[in-house]
Amino acid sequence: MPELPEVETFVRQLRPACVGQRIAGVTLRWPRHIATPGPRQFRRRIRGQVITALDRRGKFLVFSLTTDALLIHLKMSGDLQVVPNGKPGKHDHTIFHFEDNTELRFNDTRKFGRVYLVGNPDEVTGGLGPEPLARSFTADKLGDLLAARRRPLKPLLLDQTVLAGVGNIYADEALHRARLHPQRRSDSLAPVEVRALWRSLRRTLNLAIRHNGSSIDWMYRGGEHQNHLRVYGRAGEPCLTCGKPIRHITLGGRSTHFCPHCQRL
DNA sequence: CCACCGTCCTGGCTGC
DNA sequence: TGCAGCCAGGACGGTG
Repeated sequence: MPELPEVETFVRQLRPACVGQRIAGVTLRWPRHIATPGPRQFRRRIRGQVITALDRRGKFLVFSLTTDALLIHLKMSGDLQVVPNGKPGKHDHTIFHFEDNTELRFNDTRKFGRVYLVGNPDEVTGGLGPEPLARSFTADKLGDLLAARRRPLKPLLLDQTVLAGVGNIYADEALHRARLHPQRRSDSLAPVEVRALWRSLRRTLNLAIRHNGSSIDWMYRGGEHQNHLRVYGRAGEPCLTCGKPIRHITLGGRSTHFCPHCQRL
């Protein structure tokens, strides 16, 4: 579920409830949730640390602690909330207990999510590409990234080492806004097309953040950007630009939606 | 360098 | 109704 806009929404909503909290302990109900270090050491090392900041890098939530960094990746089905101490739900696999008797619950139906406790967040996020919404991410930078590879645009946008935070929904949305075919080779774009993609990426992500992300199916409640999607999940429905039906294909193993009329090869 | 596939998991939906 | 099969926002490792 969560891509950059959803993770950004989590960060903004959780920040007031988390920053300043001292972690009294953790409950690991499914220890494989912890990517590093081992569960025993994780428990011992995190106890007593205070959350001093909460930020986002790509699709990772990054909690700065007194001496370490706690990173959480929600993958497909992860959900986070701070609630008063209480009985955990079926899929609350990892729980951080705060000293004020509230707790941060990592609910994760499919158990794909992961938790990292490291000295330096770069140990986890070091390989990520640039943040698409950073001021330093210019159209020229995007042009360089695209020209350096010769891959179809869609899989390229999903590659977190190229660009951080874009997932399956927003890749489709940004490509449609830019009127670029998902299979278009990345090194074939004219400067004006690079600029269009750069603008559409930022517009798409910023708009989704403004809507608190997308809530699809039963996962991730709260966002309303699903009501503004232009192609994702709209196979067969009319393109909002030209009225022709949206097509659904599989590309690089991922479900892909586009308008064959607006986005030509 | 890149494409493709299986793998990690659960559960909702579809069609027989 | 029951149930097998398919599908899903992500990402990694192995193979060719």
